[in-house]
Amino acid sequence: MLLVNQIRENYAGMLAGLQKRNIHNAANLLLQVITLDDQRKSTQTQRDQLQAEANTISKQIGQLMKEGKATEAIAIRERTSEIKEQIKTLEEQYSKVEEELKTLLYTIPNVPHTSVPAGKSAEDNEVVLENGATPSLFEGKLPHWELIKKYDIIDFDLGAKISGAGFPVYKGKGARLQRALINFFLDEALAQGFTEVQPPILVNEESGYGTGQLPDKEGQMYHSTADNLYLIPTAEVPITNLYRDVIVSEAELPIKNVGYTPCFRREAGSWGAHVRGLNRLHQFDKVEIVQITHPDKSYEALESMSAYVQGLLQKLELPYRVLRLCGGDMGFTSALTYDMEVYSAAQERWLEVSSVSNFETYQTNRLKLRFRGEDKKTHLAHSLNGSALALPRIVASILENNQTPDGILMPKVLHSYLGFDRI
RNA sequence: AGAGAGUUGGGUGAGUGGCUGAAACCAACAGUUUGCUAAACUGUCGUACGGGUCAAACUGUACCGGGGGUUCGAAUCCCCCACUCUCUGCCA
Repeated sequence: MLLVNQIRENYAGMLAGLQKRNIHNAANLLLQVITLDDQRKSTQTQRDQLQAEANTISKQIGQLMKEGKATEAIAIRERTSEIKEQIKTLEEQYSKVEEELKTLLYTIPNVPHTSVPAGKSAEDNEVVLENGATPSLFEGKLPHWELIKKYDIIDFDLGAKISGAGFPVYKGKGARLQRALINFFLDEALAQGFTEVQPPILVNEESGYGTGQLPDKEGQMYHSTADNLYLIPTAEVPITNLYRDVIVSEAELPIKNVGYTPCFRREAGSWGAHVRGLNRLHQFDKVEIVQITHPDKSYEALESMSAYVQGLLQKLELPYRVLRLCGGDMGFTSALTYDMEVYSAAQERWLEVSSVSNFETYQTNRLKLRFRGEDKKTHLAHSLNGSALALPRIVASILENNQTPDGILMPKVLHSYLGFDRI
């Protein structure tokens, strides 16, 4: 969530940023934040003063009791009941205001970086770079949902039988391709200095709040109500929450973690013709990279993460482009997001395979993820993450782009991981 | 899952109603001493939110797993929850 002090100090800048997200009542929201925070402060001041008085009286009573002056002690004690009443009232007021403030802050998304273009939807995203020729395929090319049947490598019907729609079963070379990609992605990240972690894929409510999935997007997550645990929609949730309530030393930054996990998304109501096959699933595999950085270094880190992801796509020999998302298309918690899209030659469309974002302090403020600076004080760190990469659409585009009448050719970089060079 | 024991500052660990935001030791940091290292000595050494200040100094409140309660006053007593350990059971 946003920092109230930042809103106070840079009201105009934050307002302009939020307007890029098409939040029409942004001015009103920010003013409300400041008003509530003012109320919070003045209530706290009053409460603290009364509490201080009560504490003094209590000490006096203790002193008098010790001296055996019970009568005097009882006399002062009577005065405390009035103070206690007032404190109770102020206490209630304080929690109410604080709660209102928090709830309000939860509804305000992150302020976009100055480089983020204004815009309403995906149409307005800015294409930063295009790399690789889009292949033109032979007559009789097939979309991946046909290819997977032809070669019997991914089976949606079987998955539907044991789970439901959107839960494919990977078989034979299809399963081995998945495993090869996961290993490839992890090895590449390790070589870039990321530390591998294997987090739980069920997380508690607090973790959901920490990274911003809760309270607004609970409908997107599978929820085990008996235990109040959520299946993760992305490894970002457990990996970033590893550092919840942590104060690291400045020397430890940047923290770079990579993790492979399955991801689960309910994606309620978002099905249609354009999300056939592997394009959208309830369960899929993803390798995620997460960085915790010094605030001065986060945009540098974002660029390097973007370059890293592009390197993966180049090694996989996939044509891709990089988009800078516009205000209207950016995620709630992000300040700047690059989407990487791969061209899928049979579907003749771009598929999003990675999203790399800088959240600045939006997540770390909720997480209370701080570092101790050279000034010995604590400061909020910046958090970033990116998919590197999400498997299904990578698989889809490998299958589609590399199909030949004689089989599907695997990218060279995967041969040693796969143990075969074509399907 | 059942029974029992626990959860205190970066670590170990005192502390059963007021003098405890919390002993002591260790670690860390700064300094003194020292030819260097080591040792010794001195000092500093939690977080958050307020007030105060240009910034400090200074100052108020809260926090001893989390939440609630009793009390003039709670780390200390009571209740609920979470987690950890031991034993029993079950299990990859």
